[in-house]
This record gives sequence, C-alpha cells and structure tokens, in this order.
Amino acid sequence: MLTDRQIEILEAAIQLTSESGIQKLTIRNVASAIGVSEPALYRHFTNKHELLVAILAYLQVKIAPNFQGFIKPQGSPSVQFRQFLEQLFSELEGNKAFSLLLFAEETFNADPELRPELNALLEKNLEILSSYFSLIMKEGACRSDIPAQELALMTFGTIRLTVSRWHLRGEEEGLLTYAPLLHKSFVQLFNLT
Amino acid sequence: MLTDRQIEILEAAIQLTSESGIQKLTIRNVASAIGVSEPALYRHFTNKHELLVAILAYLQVKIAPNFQGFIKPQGSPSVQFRQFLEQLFSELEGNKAFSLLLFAEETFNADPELRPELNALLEKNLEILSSYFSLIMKEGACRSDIPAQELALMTFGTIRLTVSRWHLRGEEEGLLTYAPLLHKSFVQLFNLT
DNA sequence: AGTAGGTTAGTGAGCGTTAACCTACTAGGA
DNA sequence: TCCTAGTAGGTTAACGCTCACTAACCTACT
Repeated sequence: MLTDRQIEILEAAIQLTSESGIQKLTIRNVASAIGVSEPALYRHFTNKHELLVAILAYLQVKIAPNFQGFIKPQGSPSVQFRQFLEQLFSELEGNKAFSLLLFAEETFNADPELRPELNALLEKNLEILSSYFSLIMKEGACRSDIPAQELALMTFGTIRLTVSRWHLRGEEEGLLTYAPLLHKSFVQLFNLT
Repeated sequence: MLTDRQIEILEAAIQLTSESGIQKLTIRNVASAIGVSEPALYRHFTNKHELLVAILAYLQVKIAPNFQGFIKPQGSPSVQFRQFLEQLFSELEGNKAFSLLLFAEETFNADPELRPELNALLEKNLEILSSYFSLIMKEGACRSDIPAQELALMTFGTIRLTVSRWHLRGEEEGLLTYAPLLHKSFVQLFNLT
C-alpha cells in the first residue's frame, strides 16, 4: 500500500509535527526535511489533506499498538496500572509522536474533513483502556459498579489533562513526577488491588 | 482600561473564533466583522498578539465567573453536581464562547508566548472545582481520602474529554445526553451524598 | 516507449503589518 | 466667539512573506 518513499515522508512529517507543532507541518518543511523540493511531495501524495489522512492512518497502525502494549500482563492490577502510567509518561517525555497520538484531535482539528479518522483514533484508545478494565473487573480486582467505558473515559481524560497541564507549565518538572499521585488516586477510586 | 471599541472588537473576535475556529481569527475577519478596514484594528490593538492576550483576559474576567456560578448553593452535593453538569453542558451547546474558555489552551496554543495566560486560565478553572470539593468534603458529603485537587483534575479532565468526543461525533446527540451517566459515575466514585 | 520521480519557476490567495492620507471632534489662546 | 492645533479613528494602497499547488521540463530505469 505505502511505498518506502511514502513511509519516509510520513515519518518525517510526524517527527516535524511532534517537535514543532502542527503549524510547522507544511509541504515545504516536510519536503526539505527529506531533502527534496516541494513539488516532489506531490508525486507521493495528491495533496496535503491526503498526507494528513495518511499520517493518521500511520499513527493508528504503528503507534497505537505500542500504547496497548503498555499494559503488561504480569503483576497485580494496581502494579500494572502504575507501570502503565509510568511507561506512558516516560514515552510522552521522550517521543513526542505519542503526544500526537494522544492529542490527535486537538492537533489536526484544523481540517474538518479529518473528523471521522480522529474520532476512530480516540475511540480506539478508549477501547484499549476499557477492555482492560473489563478484564480486571472479572478478576474482581476493580470495582464493577461503574461501566468499564466510564472508567476508561475518566482515566484517559485525566491523563490528557495532566499532560496538557505539564505542557502549559513549561515541562519543567518531569512528567513522571505526576505519576505517583495520579496512580494513588486511581487505585483508591477504582478499588484496584 | 478597555474602550468601548476594544470591547466590541474582543466580542466580535470571540464570536468569530467560537463559531469558526481559531483558523478564522484573523485581523481581516475581525475587522470585517465589525465593519471596518484592517488597519483600523491597529488603532485599538498594537498587533495580533496583544489582541490574543486581551481576548484571554476578557474570557477570564467575563466568562470564568459564570463557570463558577454554575455551582449553586442549594440542594445536596449530588444534586448540585448534577445541576452543575447540566448547566455547563447546555451552556456549551448554546454559547460556543464557553468552549473557548474550557479549551483555551488547545485553541490558542499556536502562540507560544501565551502559555502563562493559558496556564492561569486552566488553573483558575481547576481551582473553582477544587475549592468546591474541599467545601463539601468538610460537610462530609464527599469522600476525603483523595485530595480535592485530584478530584478536580479528574472531573475537569473527564468533562473535557466528553465534550471533545461530542464534537468529534459531529454533535449529533445533544451534549446533555452525556450528563446523566457522567453524573451517576461521579456520585458513586466520589461518594457524593 | 513509457513511466516514476525528480527539477525550476511561477501563480494566486491569505496573512500580519505599515505608510500616507483624510476627516471630525475637541481644547485653548487671541 | 472664533481660529487653530492636536488627536482619535478611520481610509486606500501596498509590502513582504508563506502557503498549497501547478506547469513544464528533465532524466534514469524498465
């Protein structure tokens, strides 16, 4: 489906965006990032919109599975959850492409035609958390009086706000410093054992 | 501090942005919205950055108090919380300027120099929720084993994700339909009485 | 011979911003 | 009370920049 050159372009575009923001995601900048002229890009993507669509599809198949992989099967749910938070946060600190994944709708909402793709990406991330909560509910390791989808919504929403806040504060303290308190609160709220 | 004309410009700018997004917030569009030429705007704001700063200050003093006012003193905390959610959601459906307030950092993060102002706005909103939780904790109407700030973070984060999701889904169902389930979950999680 | 994938040059649109000019009102001294 | 100077707040025209995108051309490989 994707040629080598297209993948090269996508990865350059993702790196560019995660480093410098959506404002810097221009045909010009992507082209110069891979060392070609602007019109060369149009040999690989018919227009900018198609490039954005391809970026989102690429994020979905390449990065989302990693997000899923953060939930390890060993240990108690409480420990699993702590590891999940720590891994996610440290990944968000190092690899800004994860921010792109987590905040895709915010980043790309300039293009209204991308809404379905953005919605799918968000729902997928929510589904990963939701199915995890369903699983540990069956093991009796999590309160089950609240639907797993709701727990997922609260978890994801809180994580996102925490990361936004960290950005707004200038990323001075490491993001990881926010993990322990967050973890403790979730364990108590969700009765994680 | 602000002249009548400046206020007129700010309100036009806010309406423009909340209707059509930050992309449409240009000097050209604001000028034509109030029926003058572009250079006329520079008689009232020295440049676009100063206009953005003024918009944020205006949001903070004009809209934020409304947000605070959504928490009514009468009724049990559980009922208060339901009313808060319903009022906020119905306001968000009708008056898009509230979205601007709730998602200010997302909307304006194109201008990095606005970060302190954006941070202050977010912290203020969090503080409103946080002090409310502190209050009802003292009355014994809310679990107090988790810091009020954490409850505020979770509440605000979940609300924002819910609204984002509603946007992404095309705003087909009313936002208010999301309120009852959210309310129920929070009541159970926070032991609201 | 055809195609894939580059190039240079350029187009039209939108952006923030400035220069230069043009009133209308307002305050102060003769 | 009148003339005058200043100012507040408009105007038209234009500048320089960046953007997405296109036309036309040029290889090199199949």
